[in-house]
Order: sequence, then structure tokens, then C-alpha cells
Amino acid sequence: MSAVVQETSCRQQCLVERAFDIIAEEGFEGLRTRSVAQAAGISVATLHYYFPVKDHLIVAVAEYLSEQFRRQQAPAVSSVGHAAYDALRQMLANHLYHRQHCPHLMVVMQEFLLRARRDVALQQVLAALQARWHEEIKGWLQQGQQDGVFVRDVSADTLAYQIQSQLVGMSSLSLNEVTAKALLEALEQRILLQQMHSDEGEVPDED
Amino acid sequence: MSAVVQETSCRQQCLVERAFDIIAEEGFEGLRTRSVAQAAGISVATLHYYFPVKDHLIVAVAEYLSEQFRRQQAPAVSSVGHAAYDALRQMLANHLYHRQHCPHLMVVMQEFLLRARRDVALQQVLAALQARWHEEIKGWLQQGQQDGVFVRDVSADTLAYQIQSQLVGMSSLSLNEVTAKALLEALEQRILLQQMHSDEGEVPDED
Amino acid sequence: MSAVVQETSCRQQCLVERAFDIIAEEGFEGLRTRSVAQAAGISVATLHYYFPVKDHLIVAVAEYLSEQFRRQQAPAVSSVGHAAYDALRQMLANHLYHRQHCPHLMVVMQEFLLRARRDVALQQVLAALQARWHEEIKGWLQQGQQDGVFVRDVSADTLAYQIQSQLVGMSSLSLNEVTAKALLEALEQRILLQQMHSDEGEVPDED
Amino acid sequence: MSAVVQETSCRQQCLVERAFDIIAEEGFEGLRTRSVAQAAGISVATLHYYFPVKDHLIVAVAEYLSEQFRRQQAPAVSSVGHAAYDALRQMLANHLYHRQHCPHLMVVMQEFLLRARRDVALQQVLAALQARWHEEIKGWLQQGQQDGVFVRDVSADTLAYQIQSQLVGMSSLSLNEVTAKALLEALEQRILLQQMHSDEGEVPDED
DNA sequence: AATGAATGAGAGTTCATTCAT
DNA sequence: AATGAATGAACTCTCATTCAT
Repeated sequence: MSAVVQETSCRQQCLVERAFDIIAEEGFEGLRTRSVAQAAGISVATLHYYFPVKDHLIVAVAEYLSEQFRRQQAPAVSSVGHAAYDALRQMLANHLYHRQHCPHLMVVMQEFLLRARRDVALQQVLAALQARWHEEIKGWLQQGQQDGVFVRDVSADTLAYQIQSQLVGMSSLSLNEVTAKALLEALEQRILLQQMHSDEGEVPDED
Repeated sequence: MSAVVQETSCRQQCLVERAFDIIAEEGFEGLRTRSVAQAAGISVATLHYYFPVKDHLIVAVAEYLSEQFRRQQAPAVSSVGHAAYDALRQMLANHLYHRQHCPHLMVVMQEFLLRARRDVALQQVLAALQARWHEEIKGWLQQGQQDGVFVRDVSADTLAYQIQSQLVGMSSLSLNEVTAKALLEALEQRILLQQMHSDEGEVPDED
Repeated sequence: MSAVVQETSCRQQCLVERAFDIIAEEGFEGLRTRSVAQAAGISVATLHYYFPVKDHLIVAVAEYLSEQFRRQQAPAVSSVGHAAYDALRQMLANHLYHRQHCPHLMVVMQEFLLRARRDVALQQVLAALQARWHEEIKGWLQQGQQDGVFVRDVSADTLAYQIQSQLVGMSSLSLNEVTAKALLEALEQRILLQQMHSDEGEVPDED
Repeated sequence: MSAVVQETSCRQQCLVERAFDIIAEEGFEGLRTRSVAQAAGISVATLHYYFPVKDHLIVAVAEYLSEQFRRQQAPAVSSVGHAAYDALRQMLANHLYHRQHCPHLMVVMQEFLLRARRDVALQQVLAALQARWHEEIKGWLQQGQQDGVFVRDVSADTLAYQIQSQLVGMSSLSLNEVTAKALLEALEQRILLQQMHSDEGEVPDED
């Protein structure tokens, strides 16, 4: 990806982070090279030394975004004895963690998803990110289905997309914390086979 | 909402539609008063005659967007004999219809959802739209649950949010037609009680 | 002057007065045809029906201004038995009266004096006003000098200009009420012969 | 005032001077950032680089104006042996000099005096200038009165204001050169004690 | 007599980008 | 590696004026 510049300089990194922050708070509409430079404590001219055109900076932010999704992890969830299930639960936990500790992550992702429609360079970065994510989830689901842990009424592929769109949609809508948690739980249960959680009560009826 | 102005002039309407188109294609970043005016075949000055400031136009587009979601309907689905279930199926059909016939609708909605974070006027319009939508779905679900047609393992409220976020998320991710259809089917089945569709095959395994 | 339109319509008069008010408060910079029309309760288009171009309105305001200087009179001062002296005292009293009851008058005059530098039509109106004023004062002074009531160390012409520039200057500088009164008194005494007011104390030394 | 920025860049200075010229010729109404920039041989964008908003430029012009009044001096008048009297005569000579060599100075001052009514930043600059001027004149007058050179029938304070308003008024009215000279002479004599110029003729009667 | 609708020309301001240093 | 200075192009918004009705 950013194979050309193998070792991103400290300055570049800082610029990318500042740009990320500004996109998070003001969207692409509010992203000014001047503001980014100023936030990084350098001049605009210097910014353009590192990123000759604004779009390069934006692509760099997209890559930074991809990376953050990998790096920002919730504390490891307790194992339930099944690797794929554990992985899935960790992912949901991560989602909740992001909501609480780095809420910008999903917002910026949304910004990029929209922008990618008109920017081929971004499309590549984001498509790769999404594909990787999809394959990861699908892998877990297939494993779980083989092991008889997950429901088999839907294909792993469809189920993976379902999970993805659910998570992405949850951050578009501005749901409150409680609702979000309930949704994630419901999502988890929807994947598992009934017998695994027969101890569940009937209708929560929390409304 | 804009009920006060009962009869929006033709010019105003046209401007709003052109603005909608431009947002759909180029995002808010690409929304220029000049382009909108030009697309409507009038001068910028005239645009400002109708919408003194750009933001007014944007709010008008938001209202237009709200309205479109109501207006743009897929052909009525065949009834299965239960009003709430029919309503739900119609909604999912509409979603599919939107994907095919007015794909801009969801894109523009996403644009507005992001922008609403920084624009109070938009927040009101969109929050109202979402709340109305939520209540509508929840109503159907409650009815269906009472009638023993829908699953009762999750509250109608949570389930409604699940559906909403699923639909919204589906349009963020650029899923292909086939996948989208599969997701909507899976969504429908997830809501129904098991016995109602015991004739379903096991694992589609379409991957 | 405004000989063409012999009988200024009520509407026209109203527009002129509103324009005057706006110039008084916001200067020529702030004079917008729209604001004038709005203040008069009519549309811009109608304003342009009466005054095809903005400059016509401005000239009309200049004439209104001229007229106001004549109309706005302080209550008659007590006579001291000499017509010219009385007239002069009345003029000074008027100046004070204007300061208190129609402070806009001088401000607008200043606006017009500056604008007249670039507008020939205004030049004519204002030059006529000033000339008339000058002749009036000079007439009184000459009479007074002949009658031995006024000082004769300066020509009536010069003295008249002196009075005029003093009065005009006083309204440019933003003097407070007390200072203004003191200046006007000093001005009066400067014109009279010493013997007429030998009863005056020596040095006021009010500083 | 603008003492903080000790070394105003050449470009800034040039812009201020061009703005001054334009105000002199076309008033504030005619002051366009584009024209100023063009007159200075640079682009509008560059102008805004130095003066982010037009008002900053205007304040800078006000400061330039203040400074010019100090800088532009007539050749030193011949001394009459009394410092305060000499200073006063120098000031009157300066006024005449301004009329002839930089007639814009007073015009621009009038423009600013009017504008200051609506612009607090200008008010400060101009009020400071006027106050300084007033104190200066008053100081001379007090000295002269103490030394028995100047009339004492009016307080130094009032007399100073009288001189100021006279000078300001003279430039509002468009007096010709001869009249102006006569007024200044009359003003000088009005201040001096009678005995000092007993050699004066009676009535010039130049009308 | 009156106006809603429309507009050309132009205003101040912004911004990514360039370049000499 | 870094920047102050400079700019073209474009932005939103304003305003006197016109014209069909």
C-alpha cells in the first residue's frame, strides 16, 4: 500500500493524525491544508513538501484509518473455548470499545466511504480494508458453522455481510450506548445456535 | 415540517432537485450555488432570491429527502394476510426498489447524516425522519409479536433499531445486487417465527 | 431645483425621508434601495418607479436636507433690539437646537459635503445651499457693522466664512454639549463690539 | 499605536498608501480591495495576506493618516520670539501647507470622522489623534495666556476647540485659497492681544 | 401605480498550490 | 528540510436595475 514511503517520517505521521482529527470533527468540508499544518505546528508550505497535493494526504489518512482499526483493540474478552467464537466476540467488543474510546474512528470511516465514491485512490484503500474485514469474519463464521457452534440457516458469506452492515449502520445512526449494547448482544445471539444459550429468558421486553 | 409553505414554487422545487442531484454525485464538497443555479437554468442571483443563504437550500433538500423516502415506493408486495408483516415486507421491497431506481436516495442520506453532526437545523429534520421511521417499524413489530408472527427473543425496539442499522449499513457498504437481496431475505426470515418457514432448505452455501 | 416634479407625491416624500434616516445612521455606504423601500413599506421596484436611478433619490434627499435647515428652527430668541444681531443669535440658537433635536441634520450634511466632491448634481444643490447661507450671514454682518454693533476688524465676508466653518467644524468634531455651548457663546462675543458687553468678567478659566 | 509592529513591510505600507489615495479620490464607497491591490501592483489575494479583512486595512490607513498629520510640515515659520506663539503660527502654516500640498489629508480625515461613528476601532484611533491635537493647542494657549501674549477672554480649552473646529470646518467647506488665508489670519489675530497688532488697518473689506 | 421575479456585475474572502530563499 | 510571500481561481453573497404583469 504505502510501500513507496517505507518509513513514514514523524512529521508525516503527525500531519496525518492532525488531518484525521480535523476530518473527525469537521468532515472533509472542513479539512484545510492550513489548519492541518497549523495543528502540526508547521507551515502550509512544509505540509506540501511532504504531501505535494492534498489528495496524497487524504490517502495517507485513509491508510492510517485502516491501521487504526487493527490497532485499537478492546481488552481481550474471556475465552469461551472456541477460537472462532472468541474472535467474533472480540470483534464485537472492539466495536463497543471504539464507540467509547475512539468514536471518531467510525465517523471518519463514514466520511471516507462517501468520498471513495468519487476518488479512485481511496476506493482501493477502503475496498481492501473492507475485503480483508469480510474475509476475516467469513473465516470465523465458516469455522464456527463447521464446528456446529453457529447457525447454518444463512451462508457464512451473507452472515458476514450482515454483521458488517449492521456494525456500519449502527454508527451512522446515532444510537445511545444502551441501545448499541443491546444490538450487539442480539447480533451475537442471532449467530449462535439455539442450544448454546437455551438458558436465555423469553422476551426481554426492555422497551 | 415545512408545512407552513404549502405551495413551494416550481423554481424552488427545481433548485432543490438539482441540489439533490449534485449532492448525490459530488457530495456536499461539490455543492456550489453556481452549479445548482446553472443546472436549474437560472442565475446564481436568482438562486439567492429563493434561498438567501446556501444553508436554507440545504435544509430544503433535507426536507425533500425526507419526503422522497415516503413517496418513492416499490409496487405493492403481495399480501401474506398479516398487515404488519405486509408492511415490513413492503419496506424491505422499497429498500430494494430504492437501490435499483433511486440509488442516490441512500447516498444523499448518508451525506446528510454526516453533515447533521455539525448543523443543528439538519439535525432536527433528520432526527424527526429517523424517529418517525423507527416508530413505524417498531409499531409493526409489536403488532407482529403480539400476533405471534414475529420472533419474541428481542424487544420490538431493539429489533427495529437492528433493521434500521442493517438497512443503513447496507447502503454504506457498496454491496452488489445479489448480496443485497440475500441480506434482505435473511433479515426478513430472522424476524419471522421458525415454524412459519420450516420449509426452508438448510445452508444455501452460495459462496 | 426640483422644478420638474412640482408637487412631490406623498410616497416620494416618504422615500426621501427614509433615505435621509438611513444615511444619518449608516452613511452612504449603508444606503440600499431595498432598505429605503422596505422602511417606506413598499417594494424596491416601486422605489425605482419614483426614482429610476439611485442618484435621483440622493439628489432628492439633498434637497430635502436643504429644506430642513430652513424649516427646523429653534423657538424665537428674545430680541435685543437689533434685527441683524437678532438674526445672528437666532442662527446660533438654531445650531444648538439642531444639535439637540435633529442631530442627524449635520451628520447627513457632512455625508453630502463629501459625496458632492464626486457628484456634480449634488455639488449644485449644496453649493446653492452654502451660498445662500453665506449671503444671509454676510448680509446680517454688514448691517451690523454699519450700525456699529459688530466688530469691524474683519470683513463681513471673511467673518461669515469664519462663522460657517466654525459651525460646520463643530459638528465634525464630536464635542459635548457644554463645550458646544461655550463655543457658540465665544463666537457671538467675538462678533460684537467690546463696549456692548463690557460687563463681562475677565478670564472664565473654566479649564 | 501600531508601535508593536515596528517595521511595517514595504508591501503593507504601499497598500496603505494606495488605499489612502483611493479613499481621497473616491471615498469609502469607492474603496475596493481589488482596486487597492491593483494600484499596488499585486493580487487581491496578496492584499488579504497582509490584511485578512478589509477593516484591518482601513484601521492601518487611519494610523497612516494620524502619522501624516505629524509628518507633513510646512517649512519652519520665522520666530516671533515666543515659543507658544511660534508653535501656533507653525500649526496654521501647516494647515495652509496641507491645503496646497496634500489636500487629500483633510478630505480623508473627514471620511474617517464620518466612518468612525460606526466603527469602534476607528473611533479609538481618531479620538486619540484629536485628543492629542487638542492638548497640544491648549498647552500653547495656556502658555501664551500666562505670558500675556494671548487674549484671556476665553479659556484655553474653549479657544483650542474653537481653533480646531474652525480648521476642520474650513476643509469641509470648499473655500478658495484667498478666503482660506484670510480666515487663518483672522484666526491668528483673534487669539493675540490687541496691543500686539495695533498697527493693523481697519476693515480689509475685500469682498 | 405597483410588484414579484430575475439578473449581470461585482463585492470580500478563501484556499491549494508555487517558488525563491 | 523548511518557510514567508504570493497568486489564480473559485467561492458565497449583494445590489441596483429591469421587466412582464
